[in-house]
Amino acid sequence: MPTHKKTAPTVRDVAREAGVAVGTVSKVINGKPVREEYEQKVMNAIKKLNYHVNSYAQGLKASRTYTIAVLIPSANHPFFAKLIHHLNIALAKRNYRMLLYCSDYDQKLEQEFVDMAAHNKVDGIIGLTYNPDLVIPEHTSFISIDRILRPDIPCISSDNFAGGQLAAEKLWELGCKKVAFFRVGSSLTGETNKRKAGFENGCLIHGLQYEMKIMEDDINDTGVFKEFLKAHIKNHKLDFDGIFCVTDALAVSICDILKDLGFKVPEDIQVIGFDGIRRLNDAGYVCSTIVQPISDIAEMAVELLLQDSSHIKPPLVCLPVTFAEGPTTKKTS
Amino acid sequence: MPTHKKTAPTVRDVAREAGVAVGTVSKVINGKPVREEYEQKVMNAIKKLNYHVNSYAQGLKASRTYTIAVLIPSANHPFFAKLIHHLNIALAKRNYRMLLYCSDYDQKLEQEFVDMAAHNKVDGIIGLTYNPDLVIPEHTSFISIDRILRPDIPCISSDNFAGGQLAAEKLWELGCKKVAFFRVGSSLTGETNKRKAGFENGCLIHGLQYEMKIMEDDINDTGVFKEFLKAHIKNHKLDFDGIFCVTDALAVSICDILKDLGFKVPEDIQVIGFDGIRRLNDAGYVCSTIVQPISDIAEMAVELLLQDSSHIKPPLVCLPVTFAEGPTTKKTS
DNA sequence: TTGTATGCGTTATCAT
DNA sequence: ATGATAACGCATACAA
Repeated sequence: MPTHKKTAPTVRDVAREAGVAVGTVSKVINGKPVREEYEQKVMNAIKKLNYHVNSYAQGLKASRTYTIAVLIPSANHPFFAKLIHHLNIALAKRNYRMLLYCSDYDQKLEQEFVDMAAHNKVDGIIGLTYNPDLVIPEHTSFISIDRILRPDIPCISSDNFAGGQLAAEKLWELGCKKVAFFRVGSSLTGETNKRKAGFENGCLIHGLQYEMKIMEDDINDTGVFKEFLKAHIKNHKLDFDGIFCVTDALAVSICDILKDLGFKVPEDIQVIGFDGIRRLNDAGYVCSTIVQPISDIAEMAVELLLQDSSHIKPPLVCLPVTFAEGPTTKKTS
Repeated sequence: MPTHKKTAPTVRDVAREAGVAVGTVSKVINGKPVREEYEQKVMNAIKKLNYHVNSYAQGLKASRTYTIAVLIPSANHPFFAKLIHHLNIALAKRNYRMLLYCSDYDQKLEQEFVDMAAHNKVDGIIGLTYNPDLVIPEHTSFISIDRILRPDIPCISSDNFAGGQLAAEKLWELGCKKVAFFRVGSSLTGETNKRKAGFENGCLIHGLQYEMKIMEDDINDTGVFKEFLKAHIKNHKLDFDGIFCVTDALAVSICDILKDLGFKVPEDIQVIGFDGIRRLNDAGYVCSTIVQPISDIAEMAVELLLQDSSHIKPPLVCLPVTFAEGPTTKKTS
């Protein structure tokens, strides 16, 4: 008379089936040395019973949970979406699961999520946050993306300085004589400042004239850029022939404004953005841009988070960026 | 002499601190009735010790894990990204966590993820998959998005038929006389067929002439549409004045082709897509489009998944779509 | 209603 | 090397 087991098989079931002790089964599961002969028996029993380790029991007993939390402002933004995607791939490759938390830019929620994740015994947290006051609980592995939170928390980012410099260099190569840098607030993060600094440096190197225009955080209207541009029109001609925008999103907005004002991009004025956002389905770039190596960033973040804690953690890792020609600069082919 | 506790506080610590029994603490945590006075004492102790329930112990003992798995082909696509975002919000609102699995369109991986999730005792799975052979383990709550997998698995989708019909109606309202429907394969899913059927129906209702062009699955080159369009040019004029594309991605590609061929959108020919994809940062729509109510879909999926299992589960829920004017149809204001 | 004791599935410790 | 057993932290049945 077969007994109907309603519950999933456990290590004990496997041990009984294989004719060994539970300890042996546990060892096989965790890849610890066991005599070949026993290992085979256990493997067979596992397959026969379709056994799967209960991750909750495992998480309760052991310290590893094979789960990492990803904290991000939003999934509904091309850059974040791509980052989530590559983090997921990088984690899955290593048999880790991903717990996702979208804070929707709510700093209170962000803090709650970090606390929750820390108390949920995740093996680590990868976070991209605008919150400078974020408290990271002790003994919690944390990797920050794109933002330097604290000296002791590794940050992975694009080489923003090099990116800014590259933008200046490209505009120069493309024949620009006088350029401008446009930025929207986010003065919280030093990283975008590096884009500006790199750009300035690049302009100086090539003897390129430049101006800066920064929209403050508290304002949220690209109208200020329109006014700025208007103020630089002389005899129906713009005083610039090139603009570097701190993000692709801004670059696209600026292009709209330029079109409104009757200027042609890239004929009258060339625009370079930053991020490497593509149109639908990984089609072309929305604008000429400095491309962030998102998949490399994801790989590096995961690698650094999961590596043996005896390794020293670098405070800041800058990954190389590249220029990609889009519809907002002249063809160079 | 204070003893240094290195481990996190447990229910026992809370009980001791509050001067009650562990059972009482457990009840307070799970919102079960406890005398007001005791509840306060427990709450205070929890706050004082900064206690957080260990979700692994909880998941081991109880059947609920407050975790649901989301299975999606990719996070790196505007529609999926937005869906992930709204699912995350909907789940967080109910204090559920989200385990994300991106399959990268790999059917073998998809199956692995479903099995893994099922064995990880998640409370349910929300999946968007192109795999018709996906095996859903018994006793696993599963909600499918956009694809009808099996009669017993609830599917949440946009009202694709109504969407197709709406597209036809709009083109008619916009003055089109002869229109076309363009689709790319994915014959696997019946849902896009509904868009086609709805469109045909709409054309019939308004006496609008139409043609169909479908790119088969095995081909992956929009060149076939270009050839089709070329074949319909007479005296430098296109035989159509309106096109309905099965997705926004296709619509954008078609617009590029039309531009290549020297036609102006929307002056010469108007194009409507499907999905409601916006440009960066929730700016304008990439094309005139039938908008899928993504946040409603997410809400409904979560609601249905988490609701008491005594409720009957509807096999198919169709949510209303809307038309949004974008840059590829004439202004109607 | 409150308190106590037991077990969930796993891992680790200890004798064998 | 292998096998028995004690925790991990929580929920719950049962006794008071």
